[in-house]
Amino acid sequence: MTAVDNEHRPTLAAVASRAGVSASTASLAFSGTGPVSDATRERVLQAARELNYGGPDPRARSLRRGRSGIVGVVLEERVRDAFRDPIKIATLDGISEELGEIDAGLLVLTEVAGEAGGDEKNPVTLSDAPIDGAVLMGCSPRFEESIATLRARGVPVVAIEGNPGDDDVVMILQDNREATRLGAEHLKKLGHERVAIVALSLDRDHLRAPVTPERIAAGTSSTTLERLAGARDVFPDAPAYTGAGSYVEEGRLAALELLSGEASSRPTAIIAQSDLLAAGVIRAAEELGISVPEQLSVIGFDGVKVDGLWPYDLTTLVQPAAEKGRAAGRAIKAMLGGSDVETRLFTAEFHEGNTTAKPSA
Amino acid sequence: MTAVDNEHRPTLAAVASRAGVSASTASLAFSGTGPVSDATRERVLQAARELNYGGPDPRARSLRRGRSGIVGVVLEERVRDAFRDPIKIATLDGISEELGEIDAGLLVLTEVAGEAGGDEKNPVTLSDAPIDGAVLMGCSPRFEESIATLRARGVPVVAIEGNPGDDDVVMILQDNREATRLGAEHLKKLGHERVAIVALSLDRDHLRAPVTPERIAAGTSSTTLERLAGARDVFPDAPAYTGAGSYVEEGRLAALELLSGEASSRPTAIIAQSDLLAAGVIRAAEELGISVPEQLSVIGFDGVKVDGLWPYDLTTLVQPAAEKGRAAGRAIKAMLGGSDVETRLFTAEFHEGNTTAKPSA
DNA sequence: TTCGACTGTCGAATCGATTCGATAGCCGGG
DNA sequence: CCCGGCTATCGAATCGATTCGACAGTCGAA
Repeated sequence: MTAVDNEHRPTLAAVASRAGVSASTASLAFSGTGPVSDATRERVLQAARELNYGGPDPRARSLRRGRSGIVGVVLEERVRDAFRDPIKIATLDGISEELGEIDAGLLVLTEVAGEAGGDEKNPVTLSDAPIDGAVLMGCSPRFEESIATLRARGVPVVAIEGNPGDDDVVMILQDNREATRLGAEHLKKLGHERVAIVALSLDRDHLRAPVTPERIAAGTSSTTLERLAGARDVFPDAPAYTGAGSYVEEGRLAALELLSGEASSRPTAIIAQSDLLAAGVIRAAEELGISVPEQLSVIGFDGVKVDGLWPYDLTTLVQPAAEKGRAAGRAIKAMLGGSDVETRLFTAEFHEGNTTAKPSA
Repeated sequence: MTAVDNEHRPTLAAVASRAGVSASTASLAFSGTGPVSDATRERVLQAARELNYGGPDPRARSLRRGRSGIVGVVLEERVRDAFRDPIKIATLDGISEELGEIDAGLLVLTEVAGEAGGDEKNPVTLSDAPIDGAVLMGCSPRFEESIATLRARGVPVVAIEGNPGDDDVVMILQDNREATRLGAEHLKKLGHERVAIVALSLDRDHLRAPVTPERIAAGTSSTTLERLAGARDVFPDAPAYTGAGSYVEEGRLAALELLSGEASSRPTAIIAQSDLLAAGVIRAAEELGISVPEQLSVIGFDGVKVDGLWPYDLTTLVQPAAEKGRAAGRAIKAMLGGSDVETRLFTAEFHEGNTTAKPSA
């Protein structure tokens, strides 16, 4: 197809002059604000049609209005990886739903994009994008600088699952530790003693490896650390193994490691830090001929219904992901409206499915 | 946290005057273009720091430059649904990768968002967003009008998997029919005769139901129709059943219907229109005690590796999703650069895994 | 008939930066 | 010593719309 001719495209002024009115009147005719006679409006629209005018330029409009109608969503990973996580998607959906009400668009920014920095002709990075607000999903320490810039520019910032402590930013938090502890206590009450943990990544390295005190000390993912702490609040000596991401396959691989021993020393329950990991644990058990929940109890985290897990109904901690997204969206809206907003802590709810039971005697 | 004060935020002019230089010089100091003495630049940056100036306003910049550095991606469904499709995500990743090189941001627009139209204070819709280009993912007939507006405004438009025929738009197409036919022929060569089809949705109604000639006539999803036609090129009488979306669970439900008959009349092979559906078919077979591929061959479409499908290696038609996304991104870039771009047809590659075999005698 | 209230339209300022062409100062070579 | 060439800086125009205040003209009421 032919490239478009960007040179002489009609402007509002051109339309106005063709319609025989002033630019101000033409503007009113388009925006619908203010009093314009029907006859005039029609004449303006007619002129616009004749000139093939596509409506007011959003760039000019946003400059004048001081609002672009766009909210940035910042991901830590590249699109492909971020969107494999159903929790992120649900959260994003919540944000989108809430912001859709004010017809705001979502600008997806990846933390890495800014670094690529090739030609740098049209830099749209966190600190340099026409956004009215920003939502950081799983904010990493590296954001500090960008956050400062955004605040200097007056852009409201909300962080989901960030490291608490950033005082300048509204946070949407999850009771990861308490919730996991709740799940662990359920297992304890059932009588489990040998419990293992399949954990999410501790940092950006995405290692498949046993968790050691050193790795914990060096860990940067607060979500992982908090859930780990919650499980060990109840089972202090529970061995843990990290997967290279929140995927079914990773859960399977980790579980194969953890379940490799003799039946007598093997864990009778596994706490997985996400539902996808838990699904993988179940697959591994099936594969090893270990029945769930009779010989192995499995508990997850998230409460996303894992596609294709039937007939299992995973025991898990249901986190209100969409609601968290909506809360983030509402927070942005409120701050745009000039209100103050406070950090919120969300609570996960325990769901008992059919993947946990008493350990076999 | 306290809402931000949008009233008196410093501007470039303020910084300039504090640094004792003109606005033009200050601009040069920030953009790095043009000759500025080190001393001056430092003075400007210092003044900016003192005033807590967060850099040039992107809105003003984009007006002046005529570019916003943002490309819109239009989805037909709401975020949650669109992002459950691994193909869409891979494509999006490709777009993002390619556009990341010019540091362009991705603005996610949903077709439905515009309709909500509540307060309409900050409308950011397809036809009214500060975008330099637009990618339509699975464009529906309803886009027609918006496309016209975009073209009038000079915004390059690329459609992925759209209905061919839109002459005004660069298309990224897939050889759905030919590819499916290839897969079907593979089955035929193996000796299969009783073949059934698990199809994607025919239209926006997302019905779980057998495919009838009437439904085909009323169908609007060209992808589904093309793949269906491809399968029936080889097996004209193959019964088909649509799932309510491209999900494992839907594939499972559809397959349960199709496999419910006597072993002697039951299909010996199933052609699924997506890998997720195929995964569901396999689950259904497992559940019914039908072994794959010995008693049932299964073939998919997409070539995404379905998480948790192990140990199966699905026979499928691998579509170059990420590459298609990159092509879309490159097309946008080229059109922004003023070049002409042509519609491209992508070819899926047949991958023989371990889910197809000769029918048992 | 006259005075306000109201309506429709217009001019001009404004949003905040970028950029082109002009200018002033500076240096070294002829 | 003078002038061409270069560098750093500045003024002013520009991007394209929105919006406020002003201004005619119309109508109804007193």
